Amino acid sequence: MATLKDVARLAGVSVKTVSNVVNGYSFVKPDNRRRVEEALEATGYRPNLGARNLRRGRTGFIALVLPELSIPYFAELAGLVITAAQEHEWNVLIEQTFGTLTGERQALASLGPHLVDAAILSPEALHVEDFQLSVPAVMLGEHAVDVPISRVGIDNVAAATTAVRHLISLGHKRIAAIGAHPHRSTAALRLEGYRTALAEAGLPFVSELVVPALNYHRADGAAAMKALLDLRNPPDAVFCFNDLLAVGAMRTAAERFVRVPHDLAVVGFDNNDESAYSSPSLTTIAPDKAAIARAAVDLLHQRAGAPDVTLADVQTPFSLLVRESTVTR
Amino acid sequence: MATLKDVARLAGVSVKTVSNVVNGYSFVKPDNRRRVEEALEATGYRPNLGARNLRRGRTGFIALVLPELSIPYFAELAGLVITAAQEHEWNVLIEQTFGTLTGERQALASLGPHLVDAAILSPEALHVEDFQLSVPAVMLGEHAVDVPISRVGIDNVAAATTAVRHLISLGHKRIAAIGAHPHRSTAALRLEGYRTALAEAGLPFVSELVVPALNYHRADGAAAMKALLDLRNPPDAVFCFNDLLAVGAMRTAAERFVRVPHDLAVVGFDNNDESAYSSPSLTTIAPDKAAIARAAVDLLHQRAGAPDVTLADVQTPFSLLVRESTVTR
DNA sequence: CACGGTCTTTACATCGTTGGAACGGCGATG
DNA sequence: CATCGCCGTTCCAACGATGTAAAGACCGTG
Repeated sequence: MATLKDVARLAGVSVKTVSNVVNGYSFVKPDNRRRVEEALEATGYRPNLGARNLRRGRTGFIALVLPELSIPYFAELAGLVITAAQEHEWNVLIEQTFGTLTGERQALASLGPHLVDAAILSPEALHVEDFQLSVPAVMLGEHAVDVPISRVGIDNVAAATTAVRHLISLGHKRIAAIGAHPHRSTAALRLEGYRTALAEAGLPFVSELVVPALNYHRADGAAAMKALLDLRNPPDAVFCFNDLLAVGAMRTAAERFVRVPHDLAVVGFDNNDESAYSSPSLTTIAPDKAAIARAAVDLLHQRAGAPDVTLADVQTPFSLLVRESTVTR
Repeated sequence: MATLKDVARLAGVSVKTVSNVVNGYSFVKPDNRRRVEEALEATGYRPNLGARNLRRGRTGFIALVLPELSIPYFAELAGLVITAAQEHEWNVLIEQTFGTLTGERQALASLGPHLVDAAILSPEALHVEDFQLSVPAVMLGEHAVDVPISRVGIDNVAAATTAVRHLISLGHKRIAAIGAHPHRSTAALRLEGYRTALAEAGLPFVSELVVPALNYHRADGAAAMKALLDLRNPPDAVFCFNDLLAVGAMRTAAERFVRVPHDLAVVGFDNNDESAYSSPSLTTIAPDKAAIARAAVDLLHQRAGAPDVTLADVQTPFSLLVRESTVTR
């Protein structure tokens, strides 16, 4: 692998002159510039990023900390973050926490200025005391109010309200919610939106209709739906806090010969790619994932240059996609 | 951020002695070792990986080149590769090619010893002439025979044969295939397996039953299925070259009120997480993805140490998961 | 022609780390 | 007691790049 030294020798100039050409420094004699460029071409020189960053005090990487790549929402988001980061010449390092506290602590511990310039976090179990980050960071989704970190995401309360209003507008009266969770702030906010919509319509809040989910995987949605269908008085609609829960719920419905949407309307949250292809296809809240990724990366780019203590809270748009799980075709 | 120098000053020893302690060098006086360890603790020292790797001539990264993270198979695989790489203290850099030749060329061009120690490739459109890699590499899936790169993956012919034999054993006679592709070698091999199974059973190879797919997304499967159902004599079973195609095909079947598996049996390939939760759930070929990830990383680890020109071809196990899309519950 | 100012190039130090040489101390050996 | 070898430590150089300062080239001016 060619280094600046090799190029310099070939071009007959000093190492620094080559460096100047590579970095677009203006004052290089045309003759030398030409020779250097030829030598660069001939050797196929590529800068050693490690060395460059060592000198510059940067690493060229940002971390993306998320629960698991096998969860479609995070996989899709990760792809978009990678694309957005490329525009700032950043490479993305993905750390999986598997949704555990230990996993998140490990991931955060491995982060530092020597490894990444900044971090994007999608924590699920983190507690306030864990936020001793040494690099600029943004959180996706929500977090407890008192954590001093910027945030990018949609308005979860409004989105959940929108989803439940949709069910109400279709005439449903007994609307369940799947995905309550003791420690997840997104869960709390979506639950709040659910309550808001019910209250608006004068519908009672029935606690047996709110089912917790420890993980947000398909299996959890399936289990929760079983519990709901076993009620003496089962719901006629269900709002799931993410699409995977909804897919699990619809699977259970199918197994029990409960027809969706005829006997049971289902709304999800996230708009995973697969949700458009299930049978029935899934009505869901669609956050603008590309906007989230871009906003997060741009915010970090701005902060990494000039550290700014102001906390940002970027609201990205969302929409409700009405599909077959709530409305018959 | 503390450096070796800071620790050394605090402990009252030379930088190199601290380095020796950090790297587990044996001959350090117990007294000094204790003082250094205390200083390490006090400063919260973490090695600067850039500097270390610069010195060691390694980067600490491997690249994972794949079409797109939003494709579940690759997302799941990426998660497993990250986990496997951690065992060798490697970080994973994910490059998306979006399945295009330009994308793949760009990804390969950005790879080099200065950035990564090795690379795992999942190419779709690459041609032989593009393989001018400067680091050890492994390919996942298949590749044209004459590319001099090691490979890890399942026996595609055998897996496809297994899938189609299953359909035949259920009594199906008119079995279609979705996913033929002019340039993808996996497609060619799966098609070969399809033909093998048909031939074994004395069934004719009917070319109108083999539908190409340019991408392997759900939409392509849906479109292909439409074409098949529009035939004068539609198939009674279909073997899809991946699960996404199968999901698309089942979606089309549902839209046309074709009952799966009663009117049409469907088999997929890859065993995506979602395939267990569709209605009906999808019978599919399940490659051992964890084994693929581990084998690929281990192979690279071995090669990165002592470059070895021998080409490896690691066969990983697979199994057929029979679910509702072929057998009524 | 000496001088000042602008361009152009170079030598050197530096980022944080590790490998290797060098060196001093110590006990064992002859 | 001189020598040897091992232990433990430090010093120095090096990885490949870039910032700084200073030196050299070149121009026009007085």
